[in-house]
Amino acid sequence: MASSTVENYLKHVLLLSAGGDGLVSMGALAGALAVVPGTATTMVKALADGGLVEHRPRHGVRLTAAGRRLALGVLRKHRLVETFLVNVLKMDWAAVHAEAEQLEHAISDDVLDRLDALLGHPATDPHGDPIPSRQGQLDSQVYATLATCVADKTLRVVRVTDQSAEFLQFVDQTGLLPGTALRVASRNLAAGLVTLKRPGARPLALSLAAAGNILVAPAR
Amino acid sequence: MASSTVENYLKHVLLLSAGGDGLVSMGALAGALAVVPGTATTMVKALADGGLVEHRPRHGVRLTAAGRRLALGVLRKHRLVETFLVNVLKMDWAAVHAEAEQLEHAISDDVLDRLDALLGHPATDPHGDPIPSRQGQLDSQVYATLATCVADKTLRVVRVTDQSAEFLQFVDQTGLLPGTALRVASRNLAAGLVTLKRPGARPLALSLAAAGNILVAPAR
DNA sequence: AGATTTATTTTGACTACTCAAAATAGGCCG
DNA sequence: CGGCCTATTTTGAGTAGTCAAAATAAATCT
Ligand SMILES: [Mn+2]
Ligand SMILES: [Mn+2]
Ligand SMILES: [Mn+2]
Ligand SMILES: [Mn+2]
Repeated sequence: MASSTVENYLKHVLLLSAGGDGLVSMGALAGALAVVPGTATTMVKALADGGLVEHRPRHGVRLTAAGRRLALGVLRKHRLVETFLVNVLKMDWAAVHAEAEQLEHAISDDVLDRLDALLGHPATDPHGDPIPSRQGQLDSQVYATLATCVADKTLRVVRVTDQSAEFLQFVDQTGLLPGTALRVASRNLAAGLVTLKRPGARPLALSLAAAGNILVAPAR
Repeated sequence: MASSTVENYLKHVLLLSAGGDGLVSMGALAGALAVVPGTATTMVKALADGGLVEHRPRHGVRLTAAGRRLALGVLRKHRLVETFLVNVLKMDWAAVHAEAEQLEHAISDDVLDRLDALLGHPATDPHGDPIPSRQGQLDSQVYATLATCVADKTLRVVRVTDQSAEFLQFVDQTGLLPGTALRVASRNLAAGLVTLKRPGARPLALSLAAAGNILVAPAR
């Protein structure tokens, strides 16, 4: 049985290798796990011994097939737990990430399957993050962000990347939850500002940095 | 934050001090936690340093007020989680103990309160074990067992002590779940046998040892 | 190319928890 | 009381995970 520590390392390697060339730097990994770089190095060597990652010294880490399978399992637990906490227990969507961080290591596969059924086999969690399938398929569709999308076309929010409670609170307050329809009214690169229009709501201004954390797709 | 290990030690001291003079022997504690006695001694000394137990060397351990408060919190989580798993996720009541053993350490107080509300503030878990209140009140009512109760009076099962999957499976199969009405038809001390009658069901024989794990009260 | 900056790895040390096996203290029995 | 049996404690050692700080390699900049 993999320890919580091992599960967290693998999950973060998976998350960090999403963009980029698939090789995760030690610095990034250590940062994500809130440990000093030396600790990450030591741990990664142990994981490599266990056949869960491939370590290219001085360059980075990458998951092996076994490591990826495990990481996807943890991610599935994390996101299904978040969905349960929001949909069934009605928790604040900004609080569930911290909860799921613990619960993802304590839930059995049996309980997971039952939660999945109870929730109606959701495809995404409350933040729009895709939930890996039972077989380990992860939707990797690339979306535009409010910082990069076309202007003046009607779009809908599909996902909010940035797990921080403050940002999620802000998104909730201003009503930019996944599913919301909107369009980019204007974008000022120099000022780093994006202005949004939503039907029946007042215009909203957003920094480019913030806008980059909100993924959108053409309104269906 | 108390580690899972600490929480398990405290919970088992609480459980083991239920009967007896309140002083739990190292042997009993070590056995319950599946560690060697020396490990329990070491750990208990650490807990005593932390003010969670009182250690009378060579005699036993007892919870302090702080330790008891913590232990009751863990027990509450354990039993509410079991209730959730059975009532909401429809899991087999023989399987939930092992699940709850992990989840009791991963659930926050906020999630716990919401589960409690979702379940309608139950007083007992699926096995009839009393759930400590939010304020730390634990019902300590003493019940008769099928091995000790009066014969030929109608009773109802209130609780099944013995967490083992095999025994719980047996109880489930033979329909002796908490709530069931029955009476002791005969009891043969020499043979160590108890015979039960239930309305509309065939008589059932049980060893005295097994009967001792089924608690009953007068039918209301 | 040589020097400097920066990321990574190594080393030594620490905490929490555990076991095996030897030492010891209590309780009990004659 | 004195000896024996048994539970408990002590001692020495090991695993998993972590940090601080020194050593090293890679990348970048004259
Ligand atoms: Mn986690
Ligand atoms: Mn999420
Ligand atoms: Mn436990
Ligand atoms: Mn129970």
